[in-house]
Amino acid sequence: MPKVSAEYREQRRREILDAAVVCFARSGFHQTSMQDIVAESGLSPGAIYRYVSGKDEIVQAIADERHAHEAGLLDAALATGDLRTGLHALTRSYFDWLRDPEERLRRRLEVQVWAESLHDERMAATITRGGADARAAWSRLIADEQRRGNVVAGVEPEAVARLMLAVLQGFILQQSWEPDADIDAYVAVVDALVDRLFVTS
Amino acid sequence: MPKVSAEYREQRRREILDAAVVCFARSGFHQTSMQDIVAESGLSPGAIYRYVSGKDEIVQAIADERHAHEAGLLDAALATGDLRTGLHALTRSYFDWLRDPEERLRRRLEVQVWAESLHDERMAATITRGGADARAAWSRLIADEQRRGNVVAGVEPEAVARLMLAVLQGFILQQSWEPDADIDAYVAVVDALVDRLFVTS
Amino acid sequence: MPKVSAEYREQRRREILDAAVVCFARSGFHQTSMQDIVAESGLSPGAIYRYVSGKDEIVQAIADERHAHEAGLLDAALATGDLRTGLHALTRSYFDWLRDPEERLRRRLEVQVWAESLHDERMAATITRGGADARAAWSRLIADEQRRGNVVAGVEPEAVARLMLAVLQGFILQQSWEPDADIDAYVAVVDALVDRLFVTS
Amino acid sequence: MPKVSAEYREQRRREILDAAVVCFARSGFHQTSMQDIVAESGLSPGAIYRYVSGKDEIVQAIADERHAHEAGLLDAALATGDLRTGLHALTRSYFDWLRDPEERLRRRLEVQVWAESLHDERMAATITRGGADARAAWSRLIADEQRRGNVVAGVEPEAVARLMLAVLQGFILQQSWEPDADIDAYVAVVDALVDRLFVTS
DNA sequence: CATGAATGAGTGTTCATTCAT
DNA sequence: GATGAATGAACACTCATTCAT
Repeated sequence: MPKVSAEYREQRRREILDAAVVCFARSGFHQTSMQDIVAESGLSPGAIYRYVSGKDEIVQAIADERHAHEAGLLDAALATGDLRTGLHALTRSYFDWLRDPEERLRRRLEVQVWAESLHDERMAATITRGGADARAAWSRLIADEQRRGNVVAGVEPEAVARLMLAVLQGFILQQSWEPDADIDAYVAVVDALVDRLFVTS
Repeated sequence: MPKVSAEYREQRRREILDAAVVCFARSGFHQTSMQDIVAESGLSPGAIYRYVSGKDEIVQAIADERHAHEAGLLDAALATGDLRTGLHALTRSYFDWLRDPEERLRRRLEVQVWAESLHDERMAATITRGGADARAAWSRLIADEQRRGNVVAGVEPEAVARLMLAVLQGFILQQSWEPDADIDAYVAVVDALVDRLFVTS
Repeated sequence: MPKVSAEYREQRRREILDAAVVCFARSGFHQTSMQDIVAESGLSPGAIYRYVSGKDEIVQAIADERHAHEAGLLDAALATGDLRTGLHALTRSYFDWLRDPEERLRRRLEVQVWAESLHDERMAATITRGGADARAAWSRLIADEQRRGNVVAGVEPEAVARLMLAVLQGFILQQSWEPDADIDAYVAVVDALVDRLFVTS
Repeated sequence: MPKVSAEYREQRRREILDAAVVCFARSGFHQTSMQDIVAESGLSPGAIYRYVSGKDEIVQAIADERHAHEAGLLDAALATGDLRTGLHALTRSYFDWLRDPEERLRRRLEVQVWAESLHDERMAATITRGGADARAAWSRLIADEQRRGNVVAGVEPEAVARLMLAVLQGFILQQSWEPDADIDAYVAVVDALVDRLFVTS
């Protein structure tokens, strides 16, 4: 029988994660000290450790959120049913997110999570498992359309899925370096790519 | 009048940087302590500081090398003259590098340099300046071919250049997560992309 | 909104400075490591840095205290009004201090502060400014009495002030070498000096 | 049978000590690294350790030289025979030294040696023994004259000797803080002091 | 004899975490 | 539950000294 309600606990945890996002976006995971998060959150060190087991858990939680967000976009687009609609849904949702100024801080964490996952087993596991799942689902769709002649033949469906992901990942990276990168122009090229490579007629 | 030759100094510095690459690839810039580099290099702490001013210089030097390598691939490909040849040269050199097992450790650092550059001004400056230069050069080539009708019309040349970079960057990321990712399959798709998007007939 | 009161903070800082005084008196500023101060104070390294910004601040704070103490003696004596009373007040307060066994450790720091000030700009500034002020005030008093014929003529008042300071400084030095130096005998000579040189009749 | 002549060894040692004096005067014993002395001397680290057993020996040697110099002045003055002549000889030789610009660097070391001797047993021993000897010799002379009524009565001869030393030591200190302190004015006061206190008529 | 590259114990300082209040 | 003072292992780096060449 916890003394505080689950909602209260969750809200406190959110405050802490939000404060951490601000700090991490500003200075990176490792250059951010717990004191920084303490200062940003307005809580005390002791209070933070009531809702979170340590710095590592904060990083993991944020990484999980980033991963879940990305997986969500992929899954939602996939759920639309066919490849053509799905790809359009995917690009639309992805670039809407990249346009949202409120998400700017969170976006700055994406690349950091990538880097961190290279030497964090738990993070790597989440990402590779999630990535493999998504790719498998997309690959099936692509293979189907390929059989119907609607996708360029002679290429591995999985590689096509990789390419599609790369197109999105690469732009996230470029945007984190150059926040003013022209999204609309990029979307136009991606559309052209989809038209010509994926959905031949 | 140093007792050791410039080559000797350079070799020692290389040993240190190589040891650092091993450590950084294993645990990341910040989780790697100087003691780790000391252990990996087989030198003593004092010896290291004869050839390097501190941990930061090591990180910067490695970042510079990563950047120079990438810029080198882009420039060399560009130097071939026309877009079609250039793109083929680029993909060939890029994926040859990605296939080289001796470069595996160095590749793992690429993503970390990306992340680091988000809160390291010096690194950010190097990367954005270099990136802008490369994109401008490729954009000119693309615009030329576009005028001749050899590249899909109605898209910004700069965005096309961004797409091409994204295709490479995204795969570096994916390969760092999944070292066994099928390079040949990916190259086939990239070739198809180039054929259909860049070089229309 | 600190949990501890300002007095508590001040008291902790005092503990640290007192521990440092013990260490510095024993081994000097530079031979004393922070670990020594940690051991002497009974605090942990981290705790010390909550109250003090670093070793340098400790040294400076102690130097400032030494300077303030000395300046205090000079000023208080001066405040008595006329030269004769002032000089008696000065010697009394000075040698009372030199007799106080509880101040023995602090006294041992005096000479070290002198030495340190020779290559520490901030310390040098404090000392030379303070010294110049004190000498100027005493010189005025001496010059007045000289005009009234109560001080030996034909000598610079400032030089007389220097001599008086030297008499005190020299004994501090000698006492720090030989803690059992006979203070009473020295006071008697200083009194004779004052009688004959300063206050002729 | 040493391979190099004793003179050669001595000359090398001198070079080292001279270089050390420059460094020590500039930054103090402890802020001076062996590398500083290496740089200043133009010798190699290895060479230095051929002529000197380490940093400590350099400090000791310089302290010994400072002590010997001071003792020399006191003894030479004493050797003139009677108190009056001796005191004149002492002040003359002391302040001639303090006026010598070539000795400026060495003078800056005096106060540092004082400070160092407070936690260096060997140095303390040399100084206190030397000081006691000198004071004893001067005290005898003072006591003789006192008996003849030529020195103010009712004061300990040893305290008078202390006062005389203090007058010199205090000025060395003041001059090290303020190199432009007026020596002539000070000498005039010291002469007046000697006339009135020591050698009454 | 001279060199200077190498050593490694030791430095001042930080910071994730704990726990008495 | 909340606080923030305290902890102490770990960090990047220095420097007196040595010894292979």
